Amino acid sequence: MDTVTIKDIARKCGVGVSTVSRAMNNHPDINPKTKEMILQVIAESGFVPNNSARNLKRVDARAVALLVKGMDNMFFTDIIHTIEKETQEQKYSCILQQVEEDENELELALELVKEKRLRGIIFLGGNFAHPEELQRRLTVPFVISTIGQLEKAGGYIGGSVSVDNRKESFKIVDYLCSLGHRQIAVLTSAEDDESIGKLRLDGYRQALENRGIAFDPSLVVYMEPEIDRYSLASGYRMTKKLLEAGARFSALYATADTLALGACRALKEAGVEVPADCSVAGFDGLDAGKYYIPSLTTLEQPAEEIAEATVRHLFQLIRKKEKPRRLFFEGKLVVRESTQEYRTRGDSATGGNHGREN
Amino acid sequence: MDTVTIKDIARKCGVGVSTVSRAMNNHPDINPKTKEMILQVIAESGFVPNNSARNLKRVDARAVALLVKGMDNMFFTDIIHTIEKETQEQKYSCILQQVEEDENELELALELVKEKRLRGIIFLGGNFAHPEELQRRLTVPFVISTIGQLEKAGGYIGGSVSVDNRKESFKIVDYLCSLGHRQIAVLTSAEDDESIGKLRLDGYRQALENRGIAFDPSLVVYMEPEIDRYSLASGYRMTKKLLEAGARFSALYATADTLALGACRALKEAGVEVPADCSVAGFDGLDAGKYYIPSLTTLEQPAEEIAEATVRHLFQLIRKKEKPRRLFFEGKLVVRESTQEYRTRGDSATGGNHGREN
DNA sequence: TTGTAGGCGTTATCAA
DNA sequence: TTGATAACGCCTACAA
Repeated sequence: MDTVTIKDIARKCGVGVSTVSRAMNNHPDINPKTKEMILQVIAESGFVPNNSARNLKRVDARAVALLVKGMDNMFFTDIIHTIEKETQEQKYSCILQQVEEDENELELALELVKEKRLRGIIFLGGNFAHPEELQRRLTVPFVISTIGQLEKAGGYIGGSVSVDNRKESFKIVDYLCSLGHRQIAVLTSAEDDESIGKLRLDGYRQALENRGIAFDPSLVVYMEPEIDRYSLASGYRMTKKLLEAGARFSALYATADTLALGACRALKEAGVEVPADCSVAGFDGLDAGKYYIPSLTTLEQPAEEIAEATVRHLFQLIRKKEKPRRLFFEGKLVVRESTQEYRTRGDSATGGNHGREN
Repeated sequence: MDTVTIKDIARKCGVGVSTVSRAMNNHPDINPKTKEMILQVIAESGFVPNNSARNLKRVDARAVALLVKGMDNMFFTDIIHTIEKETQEQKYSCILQQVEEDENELELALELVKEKRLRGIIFLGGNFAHPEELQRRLTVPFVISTIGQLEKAGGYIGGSVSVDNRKESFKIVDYLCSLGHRQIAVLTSAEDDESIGKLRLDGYRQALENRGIAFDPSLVVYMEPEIDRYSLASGYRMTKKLLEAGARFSALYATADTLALGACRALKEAGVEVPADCSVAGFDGLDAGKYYIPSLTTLEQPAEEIAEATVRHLFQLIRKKEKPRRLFFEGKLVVRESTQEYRTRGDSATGGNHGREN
């Protein structure tokens, strides 16, 4: 009585199990009347077919999975929605799976492909640092979204779609420089990050160098592993740390909008006005930055385009229409209220001071 | 060559399948040497056991599922993390499942229970308006987190953990009244919402009534179905609408912090200073509100407590230590920068406008 | 300690 | 149009 199966239904209907199966799966060769009758009984008895059993038999699932590491990253929400939508449009179902921070997304993908007979995978978040040999075990095509090129590992066997993080990072830091800022603090990911965080920091360094500004390690705040994430709280904490260390800077570049928003609060509490005393710029182009006060200057990633291209590319791969490629999209510098031209100290309208005397 | 199974491994190792199974599942009765050898071969060949087949046999999974409707709701992120953590602590695994807005969470739960042999379910988000009869089909215990009591439907068969939304809503609106505000606009969920949105709006009405203030329908903005969500963008849009309709109010109550944050931006763009010209209060106690400028006065839900209690209650039910109950937690009025005493127009102390125009 | 065989709940193949 | 029956890949008695 606990687990009602297809057999129970068959018995109750006085038909064979295959007929019940046909009724459930909209098979053509079944008498409409029998079908109706069976469906009726199913509805009444509350029978729910067992998906494990189904998957076991099924060969073709017309499904792909979207594996997301760091689902709470606000930057992903739009991307996830778009990917789901685009996948539906291809008449495929999209299985969304959260990947824990310490979980191996590749292993999970391997399991999932077998379990659900998937035809493709999209990876979002994390840095996907897996040896090529292991990547090859994935028997279905995959695309990595918004992660950006990897340095250390051999790269991906699958496709990838993202902005050129180094270049875009260069762009926004160069913009800050163009405003006259020369002491630009930066909030970045953990020091051992080899992926996005590193690329964006590289872009920062290159931009400084390009302008003939020396790199000052004391202006760099790295996330602390196990403590910080791309969150407002971390941006706040990291900026506090910077301030407490007595760093002096006229602009702050946060490698993510979330960090930038947290930074603004920390600055305000230290009596530093944004942008009068300190310009703040982020990266990503989150909605939140648009509505924040002051609204945030940022490097906007074309999230929707990236998501669409990700799905498009994946289906090209599934249909064997092309080989895995690396697609790059242009980001867009969006200047809003949080940045302004550099002014020397007494020059500032409100005359606030930041960075205490050492 | 495509799908390698346990049989292939057995053959390759020259042993029976049960021996391979034993090796994989840490069974005691197996020769350590054989085990090691088998594991070696498995690693080399990249064999991944099929979970569908496993689940099919499995009886006891020591797993529960967390079904979340509206995963991008920022209020849920902490709750999700806590629930996952607490579940692990019970030595259970927690399967996180996204539920689409138009998807039926109960049906999904029914499927999942069969598919994965779950022992319990936690529902987060949505309004869970399912007839009692269908709820009874769920053969495992379930708890509804943060949703609050339902009016229309018979209620839940499972447990529930939340704040008393009506009461807490009353609390914060009463606070606004206590500051002298009498024209309090409100941003709330869709007009036909029968769950949280309605309860919070009820609280608003009761608070006004209690203070002898007439309810003014022109000060209420409902979300538009299919367009609005609990997002900054919606808060912005709804407030714009209010402003364009020429509504007059000295305070604005948003039934969610996200809406409140978007509202602040809309007010600013209309030249209305917060809190000088208009006080703004939210609901939830999001981190974002804390870091926002001005920081947001809100009714903070004890998210962590609620999450912990949810898990605790679920396991009480699983272990049959108690019957499903409705647990309520007290919210906390957190007064921050976005609210201040009512002043008539020319009265404002700060009067001037700092920051730039628009 | 190991191997064989049966079954988990479906779907697909084949006769009928 | 239907109904047996053989897989699907794994686990687990039970026998060896």
